[in-house]
Amino acid sequence: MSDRNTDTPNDFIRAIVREDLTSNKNRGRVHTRFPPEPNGYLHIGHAKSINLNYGLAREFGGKFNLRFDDTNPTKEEQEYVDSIMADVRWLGADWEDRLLFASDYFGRLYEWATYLIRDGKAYVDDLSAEEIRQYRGTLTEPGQDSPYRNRSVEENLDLFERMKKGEFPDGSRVLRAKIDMASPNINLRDPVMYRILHATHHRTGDEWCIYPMYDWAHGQSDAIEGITHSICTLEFENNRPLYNWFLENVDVPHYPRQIEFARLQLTYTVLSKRYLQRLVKEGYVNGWDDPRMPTIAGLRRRGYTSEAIRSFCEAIGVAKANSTVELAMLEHAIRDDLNMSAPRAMAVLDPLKVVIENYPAGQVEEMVLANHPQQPEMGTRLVPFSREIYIERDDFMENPPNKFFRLAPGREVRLNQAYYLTCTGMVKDEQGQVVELRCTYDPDSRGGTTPDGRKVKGTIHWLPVAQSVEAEIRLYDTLFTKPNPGDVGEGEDFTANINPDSLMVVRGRVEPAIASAPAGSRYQFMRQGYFCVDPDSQPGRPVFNRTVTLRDSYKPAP
RNA sequence: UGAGGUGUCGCCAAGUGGCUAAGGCAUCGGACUUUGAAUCCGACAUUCGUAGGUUCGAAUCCUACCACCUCAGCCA
Repeated sequence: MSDRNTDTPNDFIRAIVREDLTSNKNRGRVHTRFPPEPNGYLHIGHAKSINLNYGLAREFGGKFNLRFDDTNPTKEEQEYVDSIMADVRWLGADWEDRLLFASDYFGRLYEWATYLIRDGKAYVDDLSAEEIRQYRGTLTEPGQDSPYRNRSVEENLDLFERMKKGEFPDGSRVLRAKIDMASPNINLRDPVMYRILHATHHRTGDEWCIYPMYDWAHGQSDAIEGITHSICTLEFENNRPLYNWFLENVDVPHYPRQIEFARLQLTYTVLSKRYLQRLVKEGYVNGWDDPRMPTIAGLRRRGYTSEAIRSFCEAIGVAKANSTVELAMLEHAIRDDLNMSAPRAMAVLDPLKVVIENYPAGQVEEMVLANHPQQPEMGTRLVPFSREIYIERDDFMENPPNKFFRLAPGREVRLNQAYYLTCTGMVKDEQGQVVELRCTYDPDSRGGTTPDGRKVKGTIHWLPVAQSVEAEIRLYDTLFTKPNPGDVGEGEDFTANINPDSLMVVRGRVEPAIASAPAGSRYQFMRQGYFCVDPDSQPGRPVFNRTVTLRDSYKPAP
């Protein structure tokens, strides 16, 4: 494991927390939360936030809440809360007994809203959505007061209660905070606190027909839960004054502090819920857990470990500058983890048959192969060796360039942990394609060394023809062809950059020893990459997902 | 162009006035190698958006400018 994992993360948020601790700001408490809206699956960007929030709680002896920000019943579903819980848990964040929902606070929020009305700080507005927009002004011009802004407290109270009772149709009225229509910060121009929505909520059912807006619900929920550091992304910076206004104008039990950090952006991928939603709904991928998706579910199915995701999150850091992390960083994290933990195996993706002419027909030797070259404690396994074997088509060239270390006519290579092999001839089909190789082996090279100590430059992988097992192997490439999928021409959107070759399905062969491995098992297929058994596997017909290729420093001669 | 933010190596990112501007990823050399993997060694910002200023001394302080991001949902 790399040493960065043992380093204590250091960033501006941890600096703030440390200061608060030394000044005893929250009586030494640290309490964070992860507040997803259950309207989609979690992705790698959420993992950054979860890792930050949970990491903070763990490092400073604090607590971490999982709170669903479920204030918009028209977009939220139980399926999403289930998947989010599973993903947060898989990532290793523990909310203990604090599984919470903003909808649990609807009653309290309602009471606080009536308090604001009584205090002359909120009013019911009859303007339409369109009118409200017009009255709001623009970025450079102040807004105008709504004609309903100065209703009496009694009328406001009555109207608000009737809104709650469901007497008015959707969109007919809203409750607004009375702040300042001329504020240079548009969020403060009498923001909407409640809208009427005759919709069934996934938890509260039809109990409510008014629902609080994010700005109103979020800070108050933080206050109720005793959150000390309410961490969100940069786009909420402009909302912070409003977050604070709501806390200052009702009698809250606690004052949380909102801190914003830059959300994750990754090359060759999109990380907006709306785009991910489209990829799923429009069939560009096969569901939220498609291994090409940057969702937690997709990464998991692809073969990523939560440990790798965690170490990636630590490697990228936390800051306020917008930035785009190279995909190579994520790939490094999973290679780094799997290099240590994944047992090695051999698989041939594109088989080329080899007949070893001096090997006795009918003879089978059980070769003993190490499961990990650097970790003998990972044990060994048996792979049968016989007269007919498969090698990778790529590992043979009829006319190789001089730096090609693999098999070619007259050249000798080592079959991984088996024998030295020399190519003596080729069999071609009518099209001139090589369909079979004729070779000889050196009986004195068993295990991969010879008494004369001669060197071979190349070692290739192999599989016995009879005992190897056919497998479906899914080779993934990036879902987009450009580092920035949003880099499109006029009238195009990100789908124009979808990579038509992001999934290549291949019928290859694997060792008998791994043919029935359970879904989720991870291996390094030697010289090729890390692979993971997919849940689509059937007994005797395994399906493997390529998690990531191995690094490859081989460069064909110019 | 109102307000709020951000600008340190190809990509992340430390650095909060004083040794030669951390570290990771990537890249490029070389060693080792029964994975062209891993591992190991080495190279990789006289310069911190730009221009001025303060100071014995500035990426760090001041001034001006430039670039980029966010905000005009009854989304979050």
